[in-house]
Amino acid sequence: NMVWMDDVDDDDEGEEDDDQNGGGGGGGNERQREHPFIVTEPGEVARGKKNGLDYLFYLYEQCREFLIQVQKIAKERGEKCPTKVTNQVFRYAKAAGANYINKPKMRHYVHCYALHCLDEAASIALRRSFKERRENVGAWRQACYNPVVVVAAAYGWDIDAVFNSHPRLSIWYVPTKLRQLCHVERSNAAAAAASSSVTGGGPDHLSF
Amino acid sequence: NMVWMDDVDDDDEGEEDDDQNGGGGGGGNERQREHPFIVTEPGEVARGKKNGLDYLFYLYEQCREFLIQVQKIAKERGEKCPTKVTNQVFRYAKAAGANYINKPKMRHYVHCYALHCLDEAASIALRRSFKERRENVGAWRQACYNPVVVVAAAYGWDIDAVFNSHPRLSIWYVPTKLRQLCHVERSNAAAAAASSSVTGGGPDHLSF
DNA sequence: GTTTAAACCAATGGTTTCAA
DNA sequence: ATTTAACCCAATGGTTATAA
Repeated sequence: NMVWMDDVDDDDEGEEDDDQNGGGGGGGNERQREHPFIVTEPGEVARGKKNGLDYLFYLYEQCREFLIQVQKIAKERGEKCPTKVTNQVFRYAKAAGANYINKPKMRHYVHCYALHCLDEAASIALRRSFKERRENVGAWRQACYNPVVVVAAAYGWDIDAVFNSHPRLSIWYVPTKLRQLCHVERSNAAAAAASSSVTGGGPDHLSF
Repeated sequence: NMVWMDDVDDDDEGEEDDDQNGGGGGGGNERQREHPFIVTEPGEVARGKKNGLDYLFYLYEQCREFLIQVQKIAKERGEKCPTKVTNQVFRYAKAAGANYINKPKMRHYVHCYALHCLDEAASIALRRSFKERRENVGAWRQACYNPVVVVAAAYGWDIDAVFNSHPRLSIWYVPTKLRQLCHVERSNAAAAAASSSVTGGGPDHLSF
């Protein structure tokens, strides 16, 4: 179904003179860490020793494929079948040679991937805006929280329902911070509604 | 919705002269363990220091109500919301005074409750039969496995699908042994099918 | 012996620390 | 600023060993 890049390295071809991200175990056998992410627009190739956000989101798709593999094996063996990306899936990914996938990284950016899934237009706009302003990845990551909360508002701030509504997102645990933000926002909205019903109309009245 | 027995003790009124299961902290403060289960038919009152199977199944309903409470509280607080009867639910039950509920016991009889949910007629027939033969609870419990596997056969031996198909059952983890039995049975069926296709007709032919 | 339930265990989700 | 192995932690699902 999906096209798979063959082995350890799936970086785009770069233009820098020194060794690229790619190459696997070829010459130097020296690559130790992934290149840092930079804020890129969709389709944009990250130059230099950097990775773009398309690559980040692709890692989530890869994890999904690994989960599907793990599920298939579990069903064959009649064992318990995970519904989420668990430690077991991360271990499987490592064993399959995907050393560039690890739990802390994937958990770190889950809410960014969520925005990408839930509101692609908003996600793209945010990427363009932060790229233009030359913001770093950390700033972009922080900025991804609120748009997801806005999406959640339409679900009564039930962030679990939001995640479950999307098949590619439902396999990821809801990050604690995102859950807390939704809770706070719901409380605020409830307080605002109560206050307006005191100062003005009740729930059945227009207050202007 | 459901009628709740008021406090710690929900035993039926007994006829024995010595102290009954019930009474809570009344006089002796001496009750340490639940009375053992005996095989009873539906509606039958267990005499003596025994509990009947209606009571066993009622404990599962109680756990479900405790789960619903825990879920309600979690949603209010914006915390993670369990979908199954977890350690947290057992702890909540204890804290709510239901000392007679504990994890090992509930896990021990899950497949018996499953049969009760999935095929009440078969469950009742089995209870009557084992009561008649004066079998002990352990023997009845063992005998509950196979009828559940038979139900699972109709779901391609996918026991998770079986549990999930029933709202009261879906909140319980599938016991490992039951999962293994279904796996073995599926393998046997597959082997039989393969063998019959060698000796006789293929899947599209009648082999008799 | 049978049955109950406390106690235990490895592995989990989640996070922090720290080196590169 | 960013990555990620390593670590820690409480709490989990699951089971065993014990007690009654």
